[in-house]
Amino acid sequence: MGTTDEIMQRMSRKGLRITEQRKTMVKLFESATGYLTPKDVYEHMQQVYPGLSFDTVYRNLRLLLDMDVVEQIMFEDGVKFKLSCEEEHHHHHMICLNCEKTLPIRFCPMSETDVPGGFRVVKHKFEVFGYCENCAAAPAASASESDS
Amino acid sequence: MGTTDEIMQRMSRKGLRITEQRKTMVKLFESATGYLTPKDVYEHMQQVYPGLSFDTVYRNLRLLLDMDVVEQIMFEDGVKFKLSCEEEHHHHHMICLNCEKTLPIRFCPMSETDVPGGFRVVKHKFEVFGYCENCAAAPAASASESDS
DNA sequence: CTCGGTGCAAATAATTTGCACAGTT
DNA sequence: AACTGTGCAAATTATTTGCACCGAG
Repeated sequence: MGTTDEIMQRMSRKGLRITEQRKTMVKLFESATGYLTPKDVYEHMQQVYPGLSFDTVYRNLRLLLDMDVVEQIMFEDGVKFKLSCEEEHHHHHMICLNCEKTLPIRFCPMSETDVPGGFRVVKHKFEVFGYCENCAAAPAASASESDS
Repeated sequence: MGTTDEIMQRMSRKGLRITEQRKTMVKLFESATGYLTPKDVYEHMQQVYPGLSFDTVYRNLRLLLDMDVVEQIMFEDGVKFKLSCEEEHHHHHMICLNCEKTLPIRFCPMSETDVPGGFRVVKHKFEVFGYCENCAAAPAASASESDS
């Protein structure tokens, strides 16, 4: 049984309808290696449903976001979505600038970070960008993110 | 001599004109503690130049960005700008979710991070969000960023 | 049959561009 | 005077919303 069905069940339990489009969209995210822009989703989906409209994509992306099926990340060139991490444990990511595949980083730098007295930490972000094994050779369409 | 003049000199050397608006904009960034949205800039500037248009703000933001006077960061709620860091050394930031003031973090987690064999690291991002000493008490208009 | 989902078109919001005029050098 | 900067209005792009119809339960 695929996780897709499990997600569809959850939708059903929430009183939401199970439509072919939603199922296809979830499957798309499950098969995607990296991040998808709303446009990517629209284009992939359109191959299956020619009459598909952009708003449905947006609506369903938001739905999946609210259900924590996918997560949204802001890149320099806009929002992107990917399947939420399965890993329950706190972790960080290594992201391929070419295929956008993400690899988990177990190490969390917060423990090593010296926080000044008055500062109350709420959350943090640690992301490593580069090229994964497969893409290291030919970095074709590279994305961009500023270093800090 | 303020850094503003130095920046204006650089503009001049590039064949760009020194205008009151630009000078004011640079000064605005120098006096700002945290990040400014294009809208913030527009509003502050408009107090001085009532006839100011939004496009000029955008144009000059881009100009300052190209000159590395300011840097642009993507937050969940949109782009924001702040004066570029003076610190020559590589460092990271602690960002106040209320006033958006940034404190430098000298520690860089990359040295401690275990990078898998094939992955070629290009850049990384490490940011800590929370409330600074001054804002820790009354977190009024809190911003948002997702943890990862 | 009932209520949620979808397409369509229109509404917003954020940002960019063309053009004529004003300001800097 | 020569050329850049600015305001204005219009063009883009990304995303949201209202509405009537279609489809899932």
